[in-house]
Amino acid sequence: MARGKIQIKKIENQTNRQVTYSKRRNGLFKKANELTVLCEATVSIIMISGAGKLHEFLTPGITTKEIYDRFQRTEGVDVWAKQYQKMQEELQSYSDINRELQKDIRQRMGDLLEGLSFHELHNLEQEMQNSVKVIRERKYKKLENDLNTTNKKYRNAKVVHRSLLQELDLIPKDEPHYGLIDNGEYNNVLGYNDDSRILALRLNPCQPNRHGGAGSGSGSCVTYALL
Amino acid sequence: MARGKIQIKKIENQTNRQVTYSKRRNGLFKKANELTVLCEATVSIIMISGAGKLHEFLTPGITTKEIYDRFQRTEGVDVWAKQYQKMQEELQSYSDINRELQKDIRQRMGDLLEGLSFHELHNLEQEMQNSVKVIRERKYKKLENDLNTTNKKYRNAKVVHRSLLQELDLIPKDEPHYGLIDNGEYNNVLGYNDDSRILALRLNPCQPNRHGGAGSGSGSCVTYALL
DNA sequence: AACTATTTATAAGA
DNA sequence: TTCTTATAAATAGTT
Repeated sequence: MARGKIQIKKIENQTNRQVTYSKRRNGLFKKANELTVLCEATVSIIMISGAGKLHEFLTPGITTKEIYDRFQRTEGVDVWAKQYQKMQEELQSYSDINRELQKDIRQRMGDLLEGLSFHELHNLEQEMQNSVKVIRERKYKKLENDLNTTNKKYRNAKVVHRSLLQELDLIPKDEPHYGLIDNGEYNNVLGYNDDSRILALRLNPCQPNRHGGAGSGSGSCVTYALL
Repeated sequence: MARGKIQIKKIENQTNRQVTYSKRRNGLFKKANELTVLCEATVSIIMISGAGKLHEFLTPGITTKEIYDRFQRTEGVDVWAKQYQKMQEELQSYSDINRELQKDIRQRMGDLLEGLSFHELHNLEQEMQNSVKVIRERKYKKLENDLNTTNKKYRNAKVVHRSLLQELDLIPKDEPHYGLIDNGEYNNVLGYNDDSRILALRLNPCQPNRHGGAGSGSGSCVTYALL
């Protein structure tokens, strides 16, 4: 409209766009105000810039709520119905996704296998076989880490305890006597009261399903030896 | 603004006012639309004429409710019904469940194991181990069923074929000669072109990655018969 | 609704 | 952001 005609399409230059937005917003609001005065109309303008900033024009002597209430009354339930419908659809799609995810999980738990072909069952088994391997490795790694941590704590406590006793002159300097601490500590770390489950693992590493599980076999032997 | 400047004050002539309202309303909406396009802004205009007629402009791709919601949030006005809030919360909860399910699946795939304790890892491994067993059993069951079905079809075809040939007097009544049909049918049922994968299963049930070089037609027949 | 003289808005540059 | 100004666009009054 000045110094050259422009195409009505998005202004790519960020700064320019900002400036134009600001100028034209003022222009729009001025026009709206004139209309209000000249024709005794009621006008509400709400604008949100690309940057998310909000601007509003409102005919004096009225509230935004009033004009929207009026709008609602005139247009009927339709506007809100549209909105609710949109949300309902969104909700439905989430629900569908959830159902699929649940199904996937149940299949991974050995349930709902009726619909699967031999091929699909085979792939699922293979995939889970591999995952079990990863999980087992992680498990042993975790056990090792936990033990290292505990050993450090244990050695630390031992030193403290020892020097404490020595300070009190209750024992000779080189007598060992901390058996009770051991059991308590280890059970804590493992989170087990029942050692048999752990032992079962070690004694039957090749149970129903035998795997090459890299490092897991030897790892378990070494680990339990440390216990 | 044309043919003479006008004062910005109420136009007393009723007809004139009406005309001006109509013209300027169009101008305003046009400007609003340009602003929408040029600056990617979101604009909502609601106008009510002196005669009580309602007109609306809205940036495409948004609902009046959405822009008004946004306005409300920014301005801190609270007008909306409980239901809307309820739906939002519902949506959120679905979204949360969704995320948890995804996480569960990824852990079952050996991913995202970082946060799990030794105990949790151990349980997960055991659970999956059991599931794999179920899946494997189902797989073999499925294979067996598929084979039974095929065998029936095969025997049926054999009978049909045989009586057809007999009707045409092309062969003696008791000579066997249907070798070619076998391979074709079996491969179809299994959905495999590569026999080695099936053989590997039988020969190495605990080492999925080892493949034998077998692949001859006769070899596959023996394998399938045993399964 | 169309026309058009004029006012107003504004794009580009400072 | 604000100002300037040449030019595009809007529109008041008319037909």
